[in-house]
Amino acid sequence: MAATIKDIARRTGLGLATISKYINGGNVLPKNREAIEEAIQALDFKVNETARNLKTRHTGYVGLLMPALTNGFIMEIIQQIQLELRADGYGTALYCAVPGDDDIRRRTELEAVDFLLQKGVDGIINLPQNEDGVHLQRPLELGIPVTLIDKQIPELADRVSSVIIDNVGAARTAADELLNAGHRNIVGFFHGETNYTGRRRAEGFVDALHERGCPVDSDRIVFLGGARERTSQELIREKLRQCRPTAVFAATSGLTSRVMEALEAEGFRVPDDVSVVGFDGVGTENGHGVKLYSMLQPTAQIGSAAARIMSEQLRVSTGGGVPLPQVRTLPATLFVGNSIKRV
Amino acid sequence: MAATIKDIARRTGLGLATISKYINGGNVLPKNREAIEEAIQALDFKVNETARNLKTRHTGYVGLLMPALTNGFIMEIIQQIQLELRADGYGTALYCAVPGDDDIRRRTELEAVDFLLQKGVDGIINLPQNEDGVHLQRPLELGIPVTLIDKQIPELADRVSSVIIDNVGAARTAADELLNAGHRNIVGFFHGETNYTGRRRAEGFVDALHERGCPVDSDRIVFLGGARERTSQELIREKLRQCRPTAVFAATSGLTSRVMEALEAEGFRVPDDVSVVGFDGVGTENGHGVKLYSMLQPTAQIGSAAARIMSEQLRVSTGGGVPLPQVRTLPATLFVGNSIKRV
DNA sequence: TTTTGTAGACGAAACGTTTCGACTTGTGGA
DNA sequence: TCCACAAGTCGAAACGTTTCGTCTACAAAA
Repeated sequence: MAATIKDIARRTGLGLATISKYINGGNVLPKNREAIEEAIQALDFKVNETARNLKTRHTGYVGLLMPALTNGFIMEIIQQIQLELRADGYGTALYCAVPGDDDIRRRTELEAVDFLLQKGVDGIINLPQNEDGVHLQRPLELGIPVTLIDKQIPELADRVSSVIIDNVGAARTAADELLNAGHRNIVGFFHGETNYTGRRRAEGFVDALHERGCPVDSDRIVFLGGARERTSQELIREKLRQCRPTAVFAATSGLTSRVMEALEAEGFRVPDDVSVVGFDGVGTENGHGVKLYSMLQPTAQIGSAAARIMSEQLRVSTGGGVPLPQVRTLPATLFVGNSIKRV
Repeated sequence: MAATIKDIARRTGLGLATISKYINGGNVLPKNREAIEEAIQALDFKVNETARNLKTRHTGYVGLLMPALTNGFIMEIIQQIQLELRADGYGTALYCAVPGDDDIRRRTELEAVDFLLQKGVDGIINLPQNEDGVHLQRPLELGIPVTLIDKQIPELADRVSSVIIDNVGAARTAADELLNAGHRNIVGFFHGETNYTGRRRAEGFVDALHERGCPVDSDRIVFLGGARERTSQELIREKLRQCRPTAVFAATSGLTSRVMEALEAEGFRVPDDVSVVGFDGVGTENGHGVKLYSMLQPTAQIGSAAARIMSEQLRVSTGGGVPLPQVRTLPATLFVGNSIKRV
């Protein structure tokens, strides 16, 4: 059906090896080059990637292993990654986990890796759920490069690259903003004590309080673990009733939504009763009314960096060079809304 | 390195053909079956998909060709599609176009198809930008099944399946809701006169007005073509000043955001000055204040239907059966907010 | 016992590349 | 004129499957 390298060879009278060499950018005599190009045109030849893959043991796909597509943050990163991978000729094999609690997400991530491995991806870009990196053992054994997004895995620090944001700094900025406005009764909501970003952001939050000599009350550092939405909603409201904060910081897009719901349910008005800083741009675009202060992650840059690191690792694993694991830390920026009131 | 079918053959003393047959679900003698299973376990054999693909001329990937990931609607559909394709053993090769005006989007869609074809996808699920379907000619010639989302392409009606929502009905529902509240001065904003969904939704909108004997003023049916965001924002504001509507319908998620911005900029309060029905859930989740009425598309069902139709078409193109192009129409539902005021 | 039928096993040839080692050609230096 | 060498070319053997046609072995029918 479709023309093969053999057809080109026949038509030009050249050998297979020569055609192959030309296709892969090798040197051929000018007159042969012309003949080959003519034949390729005439026969509408396209190299059969599958056959090539069989020989080269590559597939030209990078697996993109992500949690469920539940927020704009992930979406923008995916958009950028597939864009840049494509520019390097790679396809993007998307694997988004099912939504669910932490435990489910961790388990499905293991299946995910199996699936991608079976499909034969050349590399994996991953926003990990298993923070110990168990799911990455096999790919690494097989020599498949892995790039992490959003989190670092200490156990794997010498073998995988990471693209993260300055979580400590981001939380610190958020807290500072509230402290500067005179708030002292601030509650911070964080995602999971066992969660990398959760911990780091809490760390930054506490740092900021300390620096300002604001007493740190462990009651006001709230970790919403792998709890179900229903339950965590309850916990937030309880905490609000208990502390009656004048300001809150929500360290996650999901938490921002839930905190806003809880505030409304408890009758807090923003910013009159309580000032708010959220995350990832949730609530910054209300046509009317309150626009939340928010810590924005540079999604395009994150995706871009991840794709570039992956490309590099793939080039390395084909050719020479040293595959140093890199850690790329990018700053978050503060979106200035109108959800903070001076006191 | 990794075990191959040959290793299994050697270990069991059986022929290659027998192993292959077993792997593909054929019948083998019980004692052989056991031997093979033992060997597979022992050698940790995994079939090499690439080699298989070379023979079978399939890749096990479905191309998912989408516009830029700019809204939750697309995101949820993608999530569902990749989930269900995976359940059938297919990988999802994601291709999201770059954002841009209509013209750019159309052009990049052509490149997109080339890319996916070169990667050798077995089928393409597409939310089309080229409404005449030019970009799908080649895949169809090559016998690669195509399933459309969100739009139909009349020229290709006998060759591709579509999963759409009842756009006419959705717009009618929205309009009815406003009419029922007593509004007569209603402006509808639609996306592009050359745009399938835009036209259908306008149609439903007009129908509803007609049915209620509400005079239809072409000034109040506004199509925002391929215009840039900046410009369309200007047009919306101008239209608001000119018509001073008591109600507006925004027939798209993007338009909903822009209309809300424009309303705010022009000093309209919702719902006191103007009632609003939007689309795709934009503005339905504000923690505080207005929750927009919105027409919600059943994203999970759309994705699910598209994946299932694709699977079916792929099974057909391998085995027997009739590949009738199907059109699946799903209903949109009304989200009840508080953005409508009776007059 | 012979014949017929059938389920299962088998070897070999593909699928379309890449790559290795050997071969050819032409150039410049001795 | 001859030799050495580099640049290009070539055929053949892989890569790991699937599949076709043939063959074997055994059971049932005659």
